[in-house]
Amino acid sequence: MIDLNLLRENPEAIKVSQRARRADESLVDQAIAADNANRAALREFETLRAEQNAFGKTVAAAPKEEKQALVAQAQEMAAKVKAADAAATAAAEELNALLWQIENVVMTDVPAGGEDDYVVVKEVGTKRAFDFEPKDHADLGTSLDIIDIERGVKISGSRFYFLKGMGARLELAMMNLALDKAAAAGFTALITPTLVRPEIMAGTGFLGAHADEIYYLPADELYLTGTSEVALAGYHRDEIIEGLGDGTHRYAGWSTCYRREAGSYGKDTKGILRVHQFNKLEMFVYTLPELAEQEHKKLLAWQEEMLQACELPYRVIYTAAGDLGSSAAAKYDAEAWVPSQETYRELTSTSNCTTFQARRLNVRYRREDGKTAPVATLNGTLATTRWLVAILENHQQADGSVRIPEALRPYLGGQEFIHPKAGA
RNA sequence: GGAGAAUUCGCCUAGUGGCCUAUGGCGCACGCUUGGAAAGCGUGUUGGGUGCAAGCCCUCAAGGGUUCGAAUCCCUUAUUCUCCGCCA
Repeated sequence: MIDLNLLRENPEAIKVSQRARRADESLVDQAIAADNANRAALREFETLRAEQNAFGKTVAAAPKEEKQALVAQAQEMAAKVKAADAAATAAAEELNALLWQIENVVMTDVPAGGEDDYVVVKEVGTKRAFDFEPKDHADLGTSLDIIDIERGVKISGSRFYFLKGMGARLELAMMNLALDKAAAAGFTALITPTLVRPEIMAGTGFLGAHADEIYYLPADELYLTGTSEVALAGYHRDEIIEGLGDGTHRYAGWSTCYRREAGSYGKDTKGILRVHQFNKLEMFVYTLPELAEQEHKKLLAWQEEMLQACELPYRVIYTAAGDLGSSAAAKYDAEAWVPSQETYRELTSTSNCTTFQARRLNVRYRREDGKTAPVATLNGTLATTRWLVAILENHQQADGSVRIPEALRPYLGGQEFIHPKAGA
C-alpha cells in the first residue's frame, strides 16, 4: 500500500510513478477524494459517539423514575450513531479499495516503459566459444538420463518433468551451496508453507493483475504459492519487529513453487525453462527504510557470487517501471547466457519493495522516538531449478558429458563430470 | 472426520449488562535508596487514529447481532488444547 502521507503531501510523485508504469493515474485523484470523505465521516462518527458515551453515564446514574424518558432520548441518539458508523465504515472501505489498487512508487532512477526498456548494468564472464554444435538442455537431459520430460507429461501434463539421478542430485547440490552461502551471509534458513491464505497472497501483492498465474484450491480457500516470498513476507505479519535497528533480519526460504503459466502457450515449450513446478531458494530481508537501497545492492551481490560459483556468463539489467511487480520500487534481474538460444535468460530477480509490502501486511518496527513505522522488505532469488538449464548448456563437452562447476563438487562426492548413459 | 474446552494490554491472570475510562502478579524501563549491586519503595508499560495540547475515538481472537449501554448475552468464522478415529 502506498503511504497515505505521501498521497496527502505529494500526490504528483505518485502520479508520475503510475504514469511510468503505464498504470491508471486517475486512481490517485479518486483516492484523495476518498481520503477526504473518509476523514469527514470519521469525525462525524467520533463526535456523535462521544456525545452518546457521555449521555450513557447520565442514563446509568439517573433515578428509576427518570430513566424511561432518558432511554427514549438515548434511543434516538443511538440511531444516529449507527448511521454515522455505517457511513464511516463505507468511506473507509472505499478509500482502502483505491489504496490497494495503486502500485508502489518507483525509484527516481528507474527507466520508464515496459519489458524492453531495461538498462543493462553490466555483463560478466565470457561466453564460451564452442568448437562443436552445443545441444540444448532438454537434449542433454535426455542423453545424460537426468531429466525425464516424457514421463512428467505422462503423469501431470505439459510443463511437468522428473529430475532423475544426477539431475536430482545436481539440483540439491546447487541448493545446498546456495544455502551455505546464505548462512555465511547471515541468513536464517526457512522451509516455508506453500499453501497460504488469501489475505497473505493479497498482502504480498500477487493477487493483482496476474492473479490468473496462481493455482487456487477453492475447497480449502488456499493459494499455492509461486515463490516462498509470499510466506516469507507473511512471516512477520501484524508484528512489531523488535531490535530491527540493531540488525536487518535476513531469511533464506526454500520451497517448491507453482505457477500456472497461463497465457504462455507456445512459449519456451521445450525443456524445463518454463514449468508449472520448480524449486527455489529465495532471500528475503526486513530492514529499516533508510537501509533498503543499500540492502538491494547486497542482494544483487550475493546473487552474482552464486552465479559466479556456478561459472555462468551473465548480465545484470535494471528493469523498467512497467515491468516491475506492483510491490516493487526497483528491480534488478540477472540473466545467464543460454548457448542453444544465443540469448540471455532470467535466472534471478531482486526487488526492493520499500515499505509498500510491509504496509499491506502490517509489519512494523519501533523507531527511536518510540513510534512504530512500516519496515522495508526486499527479496531476491538465490537458486532455482531453471539454473540447471544454464549449467548444463554452458558446461557441456564435445563428448556429450557435462562438467560440474568446482563449487558444486563437494556436494556431489567430488564428482567432476556427468556422463551420457550408455547407448545414448 | 467426531466430541469437548478455551482465546483478555510481552507472559500469567481478575472480570456474569452501566464507577471496566480493564484487576493483580511477572517481566521490562526510569527514579529513590546504595561505595556498587540485590532487595525494598515509587512511577510508567496494548496498539492504532486525530489534535499544538488537554482531550476525544477505536481496540478484550475476527466479523455480525441483541441493547439506551457489551470483555460480559446470541450467531458465524478463525486459532489453540484434550480425547476418539485415520495417517507419513
